[in-house]
Amino acid sequence: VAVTLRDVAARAGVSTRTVSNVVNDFRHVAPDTRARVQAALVELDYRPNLLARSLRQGRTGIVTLLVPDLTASYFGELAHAFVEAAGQAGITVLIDETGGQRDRERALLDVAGRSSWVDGVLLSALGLTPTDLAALRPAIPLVLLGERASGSTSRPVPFDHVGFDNVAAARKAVGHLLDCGRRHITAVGGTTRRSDVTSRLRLKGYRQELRAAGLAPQTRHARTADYTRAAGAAAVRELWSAAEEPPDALFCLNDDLATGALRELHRLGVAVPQDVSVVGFDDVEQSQFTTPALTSVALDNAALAGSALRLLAERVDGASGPAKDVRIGHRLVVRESSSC
Amino acid sequence: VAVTLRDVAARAGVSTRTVSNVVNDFRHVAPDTRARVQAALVELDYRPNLLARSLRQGRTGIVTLLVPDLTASYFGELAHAFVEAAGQAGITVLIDETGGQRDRERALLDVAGRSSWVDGVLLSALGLTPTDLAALRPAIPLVLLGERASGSTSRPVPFDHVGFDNVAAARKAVGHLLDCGRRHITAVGGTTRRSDVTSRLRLKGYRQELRAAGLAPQTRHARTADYTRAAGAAAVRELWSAAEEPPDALFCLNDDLATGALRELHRLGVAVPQDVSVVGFDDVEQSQFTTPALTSVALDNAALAGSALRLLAERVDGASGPAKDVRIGHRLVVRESSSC
DNA sequence: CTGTTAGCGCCTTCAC
DNA sequence: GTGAAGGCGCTAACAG
Repeated sequence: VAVTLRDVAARAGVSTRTVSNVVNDFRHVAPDTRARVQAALVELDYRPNLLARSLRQGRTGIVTLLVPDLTASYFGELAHAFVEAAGQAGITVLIDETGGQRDRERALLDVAGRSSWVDGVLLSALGLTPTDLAALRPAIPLVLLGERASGSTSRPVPFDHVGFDNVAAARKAVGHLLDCGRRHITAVGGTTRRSDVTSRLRLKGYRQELRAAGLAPQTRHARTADYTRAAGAAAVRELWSAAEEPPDALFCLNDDLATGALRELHRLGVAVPQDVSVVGFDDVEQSQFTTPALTSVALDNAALAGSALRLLAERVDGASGPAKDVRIGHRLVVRESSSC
Repeated sequence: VAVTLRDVAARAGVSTRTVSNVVNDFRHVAPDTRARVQAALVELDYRPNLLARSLRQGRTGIVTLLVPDLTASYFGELAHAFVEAAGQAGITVLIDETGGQRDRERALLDVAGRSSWVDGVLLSALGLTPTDLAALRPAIPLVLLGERASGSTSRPVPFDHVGFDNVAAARKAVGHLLDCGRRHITAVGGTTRRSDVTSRLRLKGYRQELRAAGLAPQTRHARTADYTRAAGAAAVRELWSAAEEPPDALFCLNDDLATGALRELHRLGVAVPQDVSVVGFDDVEQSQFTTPALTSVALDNAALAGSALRLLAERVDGASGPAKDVRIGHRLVVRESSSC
C-alpha cells in the first residue's frame, strides 16, 4: 500500500536518485525533470518512510524527555513547554516518567541511549546524585535540566545544562518575606537525599538570605518525603502541632507543597497572610487560583525548553566543545499569600 | 561503534539467523549453540537496532497520544496514566498537543498516520466534530478517548472508543446537589462548538436530572470559552454581576473550571458551601486541596488507559471486528464544597 | 536445527 | 544532471 521512492521514480520515468534529490530539495535538478517528479509525488501522495530514512542517516529527529512525574504541576507545564518548543523546531518528543527514582532514571537513560529511537535525552534528574551523573557515559547526547548538580562535588558533571539560579531566586523570595517583617521563616520541602540538588540550592539561598539579615539562628526546615500537595499539608500539620511556636512565614520549595500548606493552614484556622505568609516556587498556573493566591518564583520554562533543545541539537550535530551552562531568568510574583 | 548481529555471529561462530533466533527467543536452538551465542551477546554487549527491526517488521511499538493540552490538570493526569500503563505493556508513548483545535487534530493525526513512526493513535478529540470523525480514514489504527461523539449523529463513528457514561455521571453529581436542597443549579462550562461532545453529554445529564426533579425551567448555563481556571472565574464574575438572582449551586463541567469558580466566589465573599455548593468533574488530585475541598466525579483513568492500549494493540495486531465501545467506571466523591 | 539470502525504503558514493 | 548499485541492521523465506 505504501508508496515508495521506486514507485514515484517509475511514474516519473527517472531514477530513485533523482526523486530523492527532489524530495530533499537538492541542487542540480533540471527544472522540467523536477516538475515531472513533483507531479508524480503529488499524484501518488508519496510520504517518505521516516524509519528507513532514519536507519540510513543514523538519526531520527526524536528526543526523549525524562521527568519525574507528569502529575506534578511543574513537570506538566515543563512537558508542555517542551512539546511546544519541539514542534516549532521540527523535533518530536517522547516523554517518560522516572518517578524521581535513581534506578529508573538510570534504566530509562540506558534504554533511550541504546534503543536507537532517539537522538538525545533531556533529563530532569531527581534521583541520580552528582557523583552518579559525573560517572555517566550515555551513548547519546544528554542535556540536564534544572540542575547540573555540580557545586560541592569534586568532579564537574560533563554535560550541558540549562537551569535557573536557584540560590538567587530563593534569596529573592526569602528577602521578600523579610521585607514584610517576617522573622520566623520556616523552609518547607527537601528530602535528605544527596541527589536532591535543586532543593539544596534553594535551601542554601534561604539560609544565605537569613544570615545576611542577621537571623542565622532562626533557620528552620520542615523536610518532606516528596514534593506533593499532600506532603505540604503534612508538614504544616506537624509544624503547628509541635511544641515550639509556629513560624510566621513558610518558604515552600515548590508550588505544590505551598498549595498543600495553604490548604492545611486554612483547616487549622491560621490566617494567610495575616498570621503567616507563604511563598512557593515555580509559579505554576494553579497558583493564581489558590485561596489566597500564591506568591511564587516564576521560571521561564519556554526559554528553558528552547535552550535545552538547541543545545541538544548542537550536540546531535556533532558539537564537541566543553559542557555549556545556560541560566534562565526568573522573577518573583507577589500575590495575596504574602502581601504586606 | 554499534555491535551488530553480524559481529555477534562471527564471535560465536554461527550465522546471523541463529543469533536472531536466540535474541528473539525462538524455539529450535541447540542448547550449547544457544549458550555460545548468549556468551557472545553479553561479551559484546549487543543491543538490537530497533530502527532496523521496525523497518523490517513494519511496526515500532510506539503509539501517539494526542491530547488538547498537558497543562490542563485532567490531561496531565491522563498522560501520566498512559505513560504508566504503556510502560507496563512494553509500549512507548509519544505525546503531542492539539490545543483542542480541529485543524491541528487533523494534521497531527495525519502526520502520525503517515510518518511510519507509530503503530497507532490515541485521540482525545475536542475540535473534530462527529461528522469529521466519521469521515476520517486514518492510515493506522485509531482509538478515541473520552467520547466517540456519536449519539445524535446519523453515521456512527467507525472507531474503537473508551470513555465514561457522562450522562449518568452528570446526573449523579446534579442529583447530589438536589439532595442537598439546592434548586437553582447553574451549569458552568461548555462551548458552543458542535465538536464539544463531552460537554454536551454532561449538560444532557444535568438537564435530565433537573427535569426528573420537576425543575426543568430552572436549567441555566454559563458557557465558557474554554476549560481553564480563568474561564471558571470569569463565569462566576458574570453570574454574580448579572441582574438575576445568583444560583445556589454550580455544576462545573471540569475541575479546573470549578477551581477558578471557587477562587472567584471567595473573592466575592460568597460562602461555599453555605451560600452556594460547587461540584466539579474529573477529580484531579488538586481538587483535594482547594479551599474548600472540591466535590467531584472521579474517573478511573488507569482503567481507561489500560483498555485503550489493549484495544489499540488488538487493532495493530490485525483485529478487524466492528468498532468496540468500552465504558469505564466513575464515582462521585463528596467533599466540603457541597457538604450538606 | 542452522546457514544463505533477499529485501524493508532510503540515501549516497561512484560513474557517466 | 542523472543512473546504477551498495548497504544501514534486521528478520523471514527457503534451503539443507
